[in-house]
This record gives sequence, structure tokens and C-alpha cells, in this order.
Amino acid sequence: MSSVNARMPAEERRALILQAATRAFAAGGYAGTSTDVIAKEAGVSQPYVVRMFGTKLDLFLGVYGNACERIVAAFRAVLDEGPFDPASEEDKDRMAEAYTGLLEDSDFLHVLMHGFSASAVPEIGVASREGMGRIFATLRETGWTGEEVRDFIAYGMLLNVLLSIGAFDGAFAGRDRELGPLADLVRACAPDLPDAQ
Amino acid sequence: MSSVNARMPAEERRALILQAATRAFAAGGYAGTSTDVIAKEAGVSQPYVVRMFGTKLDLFLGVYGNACERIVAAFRAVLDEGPFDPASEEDKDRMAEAYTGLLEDSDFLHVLMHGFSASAVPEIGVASREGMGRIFATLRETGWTGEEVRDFIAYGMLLNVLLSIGAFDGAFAGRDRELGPLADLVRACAPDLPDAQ
DNA sequence: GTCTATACTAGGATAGAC
DNA sequence: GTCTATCCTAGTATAGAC
Repeated sequence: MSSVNARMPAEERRALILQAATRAFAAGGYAGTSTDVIAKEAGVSQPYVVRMFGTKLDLFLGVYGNACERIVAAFRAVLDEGPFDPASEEDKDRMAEAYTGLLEDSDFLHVLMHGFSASAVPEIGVASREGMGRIFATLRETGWTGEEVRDFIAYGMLLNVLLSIGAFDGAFAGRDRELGPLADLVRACAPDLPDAQ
Repeated sequence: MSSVNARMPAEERRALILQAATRAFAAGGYAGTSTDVIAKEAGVSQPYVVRMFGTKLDLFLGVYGNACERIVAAFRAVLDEGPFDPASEEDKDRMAEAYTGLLEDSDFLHVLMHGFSASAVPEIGVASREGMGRIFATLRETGWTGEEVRDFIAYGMLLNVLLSIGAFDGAFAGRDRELGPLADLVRACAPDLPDAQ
């Protein structure tokens, strides 16, 4: 909620609203988020949000497209750092860290998951397939085989889901009894983390 | 849509509504599905749906809990078939097929994905963590290491996402140009499928 | 066991002022 | 560039009849 009614160049305001929409959609998903809470989050009026983006769907597509774009950009950045050895474990780790770095932004994560599951909406489905296609194509430039890329993505998907269901929340912080068998999965997923207690 | 107004034992009607709700939630997700379309799908009045389940959330929890339960049951069935050799590739395939069998029911798949991504709703989050915990614990009974279970689940998650975004729709049926790089990922994911032309 | 009627709230989008 | 007012539809839930 910024200061009210301040005039601002459209492009700047647009970016501001997009950011607010990211937070809001992350929390509520596409169907579960009203343009009104986005507007409040951005500190503007609800009709202005609609006016600027046309429809709620267009706004979501912008937010979701951004998230996919960030993945591609993160991988591309690793490739651009220097030569990438497809047989090197260290280079693989660098690529993995590029992704886990993104996951530290929980809004990014949740937007991604909401986009996946809302893919029955035709336009969102198209965005999902395009996004995944570009991600795969970018990872292919590592020199990895299709199977290696597949496994890399599979592991990323596991992280996505475990994070989005809150499996890591409070894990390794004495909540093992409450988490039960899930604590073991979390540990298997991130064996490098310090053990609970 | 069954025949109208027919009286029916509550339990039977309950099961019928639960099935209808599964189809509806699969298509629209938790927030995106109204109790009214569920009622129409079940051939009963909207207030009756609410009356029977209390709230929309309770209904979703029933549907989602069912889906998680089906996974556990499918894995348990394989374990109960006879001795399971954790080092056997065939036994691993049997376990994988137990899961891909479930995935043939697209409603199951979509309910699962919607449950994951709606885990910010506290009650749904609890159900997700319990479900994943039970799935992990059941797979642990194979004798696999935590890492082996993790990789098995990771691959399942990749399938979930690719299916839910429609990546396989029409793949290997001449739609490769349209799918673009995604066709390669799909192929890497299921290398046993016949290649597109 | 199941319906109709209805209360009440919320949400997306438009019109038009400033 | 941004707001207020407003329309209209949809959605959850309740009350009470049959």
C-alpha cells in the first residue's frame, strides 16, 4: 500500500501492479484471487487494475509468464558464466543452485504451482507448455542428454511440490514428531541439511 | 446428472456427490469450483450439497483425501502381492505402473495438483503433508533407501506436472511441431513410447 | 431425504468525472 | 493517470416446506 493517488508514469505503475499481483496470486491462485485484493496490495483502485491489464486472466498471464521467464534467465546466466561441462558434478550443482536460488522467493514458487494446476484454462495451459518447452530447451544447451535434463527437472518438481505443501516448514527445527514420515522425505530430499535436533 | 428427485439412502447419495465433486474440482480447482456446478453434476440441489458436507472446504478435503488414499492403496496393493525385492528393476516397474495406472484417471491427477497448489489453505496444507507422509512411509516398506524413494517420487511429480499442463496431449501424434522443445522433454520422460513419425 | 426461496456478500467489469 | 459510482452476475449458506 503506497501513498494514495500519486501520479506516476504508466510503465512504473504497471510494474508495481504486476509485483502486487504476484504476491496476491501467489497466496490465492488464479481463481482464488480478486482483482480487488490486488488493487489494495498495489495501493490503487480496483477498476484501475482492470483498466490497465484488460482482464484478470491477462494479469495472471503476465505474472506467470514472468515466473517462467525467471527460470529460463537463471539457467541462461549459468550457461553464460563460462564453459559448461555436462559431465561435471560441480557444474550440475551450479545449475541446481540457480534454481534453488529462485525458490527462496516463495511467491515465485507458488505462482509457478498455481500456473501448473490452472492449466485447464486454455491460455494458461499454452503458457505452461511454452514455458516448460523453453526451460527444457535451455537446459539442453548444457550438453546433457534428454534423460539427464528430465531427471534434473524431475528433482526440481519434487522440490516445488514439497515446498508448496509446506513440508520443509519447521523441518529440521524440532518439528519432526509432528511432520512424521514426511520429515524423512524432507531429509532424503535435502540430505545435506543438518539433522533435526 | 441422474434422474431427478429420486430418494436414495444418504450414504449412497453422499458417494454420488463425492464423485461429482471430484469431477468438478478436477476441472476448476478448489477456489474455482462452485458448489452449484457440483450440485448440477450430481443432479441434486445446491443447498443439499452444502447441507450434506457442511462447507465447500469439507467437501474438497473429502475429495482430496480420497485421491491421496488411492495412491497409498495402490502402493500397498503391490507390496501385498508378494515379496518385494528393493534391488529388482521389475519390482520397481510394478510399483511405477501402480502409479501410472492411477494417472489414467485425469480427474485423480488434477485433484492432486489442485490440492498441492491450494496448500496455503491451512486445512488443505495439513492434508497434503499427511498424504505425502503416508505415501513416503508406504514406499519405504519396499526396502528402498530414502534417496531411492525420493527419486521415485520425484519422477512421479514430473509426470504429474507434465500431464497436468497437457504436455502429452497429442504428443507422439504428429503435433511435434506445435509442441516444439516440449516434445523432446515428453520423449525423454517416456522414451518407451513410439516416436512421432 | 430433498427441494424452493431467499438472504447476503463478493467479484469483474464499465462509465464517466477529475 | 487515476478515482468514484455503479451494474450485474455469481456464489455460499440458511430457513423452512414437503
